[in-house]
Amino acid sequence: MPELPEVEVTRQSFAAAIAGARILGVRVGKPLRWPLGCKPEQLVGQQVIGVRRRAKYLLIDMHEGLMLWHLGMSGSLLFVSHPPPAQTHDHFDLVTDRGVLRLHDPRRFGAVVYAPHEHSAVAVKLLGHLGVEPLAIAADGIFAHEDFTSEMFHHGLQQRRSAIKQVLLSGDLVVGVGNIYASEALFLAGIRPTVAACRISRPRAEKLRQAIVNVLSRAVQKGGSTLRDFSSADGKTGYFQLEAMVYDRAGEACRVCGTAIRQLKQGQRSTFYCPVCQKH
DNA sequence: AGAATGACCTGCTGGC
DNA sequence: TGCCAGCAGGTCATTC
Repeated sequence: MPELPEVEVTRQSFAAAIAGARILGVRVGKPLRWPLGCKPEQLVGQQVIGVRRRAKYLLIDMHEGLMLWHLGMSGSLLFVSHPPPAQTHDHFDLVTDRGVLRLHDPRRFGAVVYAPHEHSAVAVKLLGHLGVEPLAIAADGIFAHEDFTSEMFHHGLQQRRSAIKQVLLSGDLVVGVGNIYASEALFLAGIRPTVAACRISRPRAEKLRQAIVNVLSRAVQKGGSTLRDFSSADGKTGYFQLEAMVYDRAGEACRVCGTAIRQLKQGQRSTFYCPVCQKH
């Protein structure tokens, strides 16, 4: 489910409410992608300091250590004071004195992992290779992150021979761009998803950088995309899917030129593009 | 190192 | 109506 916008919207929906909460216990359901990495007792009594986001991970800082929460493909969170009884796919509850943070994840590609600190082995394994953040999210608006520069992006693309769509998805240049927003950003930039990354000129790389910032920030503002079942931790669904230019629109008319949107497979993932608006 | 592939897991859809 | 192949928002490990 979640790409950067959905994870960020989820973070914003419960971060303030859980900050300062005391952890009372955990309830573990079926196994998730990785084991928790500590005994539940180690979390009990700890205080939550706050919730950050790095790429598609939510980092829940505690007085001692942190937890990395990932929503995988089908995960969503719920933070409420009185949760209903756990259902089939509710696989992790963090019980606090301010409410229960519950991970609902049918496919169980998600995870909740404890790390003693941000530079511990497990945190480095999961976060260490990640590229730059595309967005800087402030009280007065959403901007391009200062690390996501035209220079670094173009230079990074020059090193890669894979198709640009694959490079965006890999997350080792810029993070947070998943399968929906990769297709959308490439449409906005007028670039074919199949073009080798190293063949993209400096001006077109800059156009793509701006398209990524544009599409991700608009999606955050729209509450993310709800394709099947996404909702944030306070239960709200997203609306960005209504603005999708190409994603999941195979055969439909391009909203700009009317040509039928095409679909292809790259690395076993679907890609959508307009053959007229997007050039090699 | 970078690139390509398989693996993890469940639920839903579309075609026969 | 029923069954089954194929598909779904992610990313790590393995292999070359």
